[in-house]
Amino acid sequence: MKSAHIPRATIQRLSIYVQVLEDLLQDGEKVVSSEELARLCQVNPSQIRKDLAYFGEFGVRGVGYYVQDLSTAIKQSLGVDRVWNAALVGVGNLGRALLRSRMFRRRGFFIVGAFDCDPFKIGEEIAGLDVICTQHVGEKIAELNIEIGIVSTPQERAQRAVNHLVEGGIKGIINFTPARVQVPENVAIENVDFIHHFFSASFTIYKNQTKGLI
Amino acid sequence: MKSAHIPRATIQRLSIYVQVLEDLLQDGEKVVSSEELARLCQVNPSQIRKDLAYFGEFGVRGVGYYVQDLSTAIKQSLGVDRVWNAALVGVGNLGRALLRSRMFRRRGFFIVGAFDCDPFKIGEEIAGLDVICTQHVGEKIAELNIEIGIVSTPQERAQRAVNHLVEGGIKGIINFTPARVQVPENVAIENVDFIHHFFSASFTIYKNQTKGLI
DNA sequence: CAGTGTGAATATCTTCACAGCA
DNA sequence: TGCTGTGAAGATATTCACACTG
Repeated sequence: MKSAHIPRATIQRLSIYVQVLEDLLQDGEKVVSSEELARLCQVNPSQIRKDLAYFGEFGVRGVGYYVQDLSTAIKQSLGVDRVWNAALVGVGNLGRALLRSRMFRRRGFFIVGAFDCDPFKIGEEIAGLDVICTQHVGEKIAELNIEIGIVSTPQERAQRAVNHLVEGGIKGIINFTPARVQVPENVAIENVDFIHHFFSASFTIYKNQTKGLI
Repeated sequence: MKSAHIPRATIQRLSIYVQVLEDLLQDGEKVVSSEELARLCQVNPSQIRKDLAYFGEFGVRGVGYYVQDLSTAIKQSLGVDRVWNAALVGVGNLGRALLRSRMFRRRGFFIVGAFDCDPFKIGEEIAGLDVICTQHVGEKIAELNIEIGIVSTPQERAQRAVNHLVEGGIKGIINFTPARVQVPENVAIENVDFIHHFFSASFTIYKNQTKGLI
């Protein structure tokens, strides 16, 4: 197969595969079949084989996949086999948690700048970073080679934060705000939305309960 | 149309519609067309009409949708027109941020219990809640009428937290951990995964860059 | 011969296009 | 007349089934 257009659902699953493969690696597993990996990721085995086929042939027939090799191959395919520098704008509750999280660093995303427009927060140190005025985010993007912006401001300030990042030449934005922001076509935008998971769960529970009653 | 099986993508979009409708309401808008709402939500107008058709007929032909009525109708359809009590297990960086966030409460999800197994955290007060030993989560689920569990422990403790919640009779779980946990069929599980958004953004940027080079 | 890689079949989701109603 | 609601068409995504290979 190789390339063509890759479904966003595939990317989402590849992220799960990487996660599970790294767990397997830690447990000392050398080889895994699509069936075993599928069970661990809670997807269909052909789904995995199809997802991988977009990028190449990584398995060995009759054997399975070498865990280390597959993990590396997926990361290369996604372009996450390197470090990406990121700036975080909006040092609120969530912003602080993201700054302190080790998860991003472990996956190659280094938050190298923290920005906020609140004078009381500017100068504060969090996770080894001094909070800087959001006005200066543009300069810092160039200076620190930042490619990804993380927006965790209050909803009403999201678009302004995005504008600052875009003017500074950012390449991608992860928006943790419920606002639907506007970006130019050449900037990748990802909207993180936890609330819908709560809605989905509520709906499922609600549905199951009413189903029993009819 | 009315009912049948509802795609999970529809639920996800309905959550966006609610968000945008509430913003419109705050701006004093009374009526909105599917075209206008679509623009604000960055989706196709027929998509909106189709999504709504799963649940009923909420619009007025030749006019559009009454903002307040539509918002209420969607929330009723999803079962989020009421309060859901939730327990949070795992008071780390992210857990604290979630406890302090006003977003959940605003959407009807009240976190009424905070749990952790770390003796240094037990007894600490966060956002008006005393941190309780995770062993006791089961009793509290019954006592406080908790239906939803939020898991924000370290990855390796996620399954144990889930087990405690399930034993206590929880109905749904929002898992903020990268672990793929096992739950019985009658428990709704939602896996929140921010990392894949970072992967998607990286992939998009990487792809755009290499496209230019070939 | 076990398990991948993939074309074909199926299932699902999205968009179009227009009938029908306020 | 304007915009919804929806069947039909089109586009995508998932699963099956098996040829193929280490």
